[in-house]
Amino acid sequence: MSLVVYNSLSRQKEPFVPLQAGHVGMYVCGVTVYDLCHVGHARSTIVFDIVYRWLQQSGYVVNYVRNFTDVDDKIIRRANESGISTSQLTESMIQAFHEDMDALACLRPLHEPRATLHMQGMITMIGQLVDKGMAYVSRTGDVLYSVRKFEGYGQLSGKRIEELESGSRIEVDESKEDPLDFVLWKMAKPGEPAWDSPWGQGRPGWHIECSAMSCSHLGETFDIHGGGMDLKFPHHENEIAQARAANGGGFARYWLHNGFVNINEEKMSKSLGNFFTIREVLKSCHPEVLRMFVLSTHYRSPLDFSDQALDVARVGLDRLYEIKQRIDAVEHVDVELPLAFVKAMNDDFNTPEALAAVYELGRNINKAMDAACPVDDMVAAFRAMCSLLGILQSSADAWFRPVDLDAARIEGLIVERNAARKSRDFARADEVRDLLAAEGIILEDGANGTTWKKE
RNA sequence: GGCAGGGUGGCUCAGUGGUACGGCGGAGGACUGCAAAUCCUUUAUUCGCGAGUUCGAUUCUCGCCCCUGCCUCCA
Repeated sequence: MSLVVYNSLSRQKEPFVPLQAGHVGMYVCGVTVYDLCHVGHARSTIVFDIVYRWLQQSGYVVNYVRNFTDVDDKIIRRANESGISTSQLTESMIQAFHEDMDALACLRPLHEPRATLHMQGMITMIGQLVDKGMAYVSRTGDVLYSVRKFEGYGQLSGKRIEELESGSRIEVDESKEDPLDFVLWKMAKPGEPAWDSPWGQGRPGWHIECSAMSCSHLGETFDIHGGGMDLKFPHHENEIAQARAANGGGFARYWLHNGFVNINEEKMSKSLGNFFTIREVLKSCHPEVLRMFVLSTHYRSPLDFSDQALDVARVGLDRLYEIKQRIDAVEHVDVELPLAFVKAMNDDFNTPEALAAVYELGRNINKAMDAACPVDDMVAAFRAMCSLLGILQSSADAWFRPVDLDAARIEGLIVERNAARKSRDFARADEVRDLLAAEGIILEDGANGTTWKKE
């Protein structure tokens, strides 16, 4: 049984066979660091975190690279508005990114290259494109890519050059030889961040950084390139055009794109203003809830964000944490992942299906424990699956019993109630339980005494 | 208009050429002093609509309707 992935390039699922046996090179487009990340960014990061984890689980040594775009018009504008330098802005946003994604249990990539630290690579690639006649210097001094000269342009996004042109409603930049051409190197205006280049002081265009940085870390041809659906065109299309033209051949072999997060069936985006930042959401919900929410839908499908959807994710986790609470004392043994789970993950990272396997095993654990049967193997598998998905990583205690509650008082009341129960004073016992229930505290009378949790 | 991806029970979310996974919710039951948690049973003659291929289609083909996204910066 082996991994099958949906390759946007071929628009179908393909067996995943890395270039070099046992090794995977994976590049994922990160974020432009001019603002805080929203739930859409969280989805993308979580999705590729799962890909990363699963590849490693499958025995691959993964060179995972994710960039930060830290030079860009929006960054310059935002920094100016805030009266800080662009590097101050990008530094603080990179830090915020790490805080948010760490909270969501996303593993850090092996490399997180920044555009501003890879100028030479980009300049070299642009030089190659100019030398090969694939790029030219415009009247305004910008270096532009000649899209028409690249055979196969549009393969990834399924667009034809003729259609692009006729459908183009944006104002045409007069300095371009062709409206389709895009900027490789942009001349700096006074006061803008700038780097020296053979074409004068300026900064790179958006697309070139990913071509240059991916190739520099992973080689000219590598296995996986990922990102949000919206990057397919033009960004990824342009990356392909640049890299293949410069390298004279290959580039990423498998293209993976995650679907959007929607609100009211509309894409969450900055421009629509209908976004929630991750930290905003995490104020009122546990990070694992957000992660669970993301994993509950296949990564290529649209994902509707709402309080209700988060609630569903939370309730699901409650169920799993109930199990975790029961199995805390069970010893750790080594065990293979259940077949159903492996099959699901191998089928283009089908996390909803994988979660179904988790629930099913959970039910079997409950059943076995109810019957006082051995559960070591099941528990080990359960733990392994959850850990791989990056859920159930808190203790059940922390999950159900927030530290801001006065545990001593609650437990005192429980003692009092149990005394009442023992003397069959159920009126008093229920009174205590109702008192706590009013505070959102649920009591559970189990075989081993009474436990409580916040609901 | 072009391209891409969708329309599955009250909600959500998988999936398959042989009448549909899981979660939430609902109903009934076991357990409990009563609950909670847990377990069991049950909850879609049916997978947008129509036609075709087939012994058989929700799954394949064609047409239609509807939704979303991309075509401009965007995870």
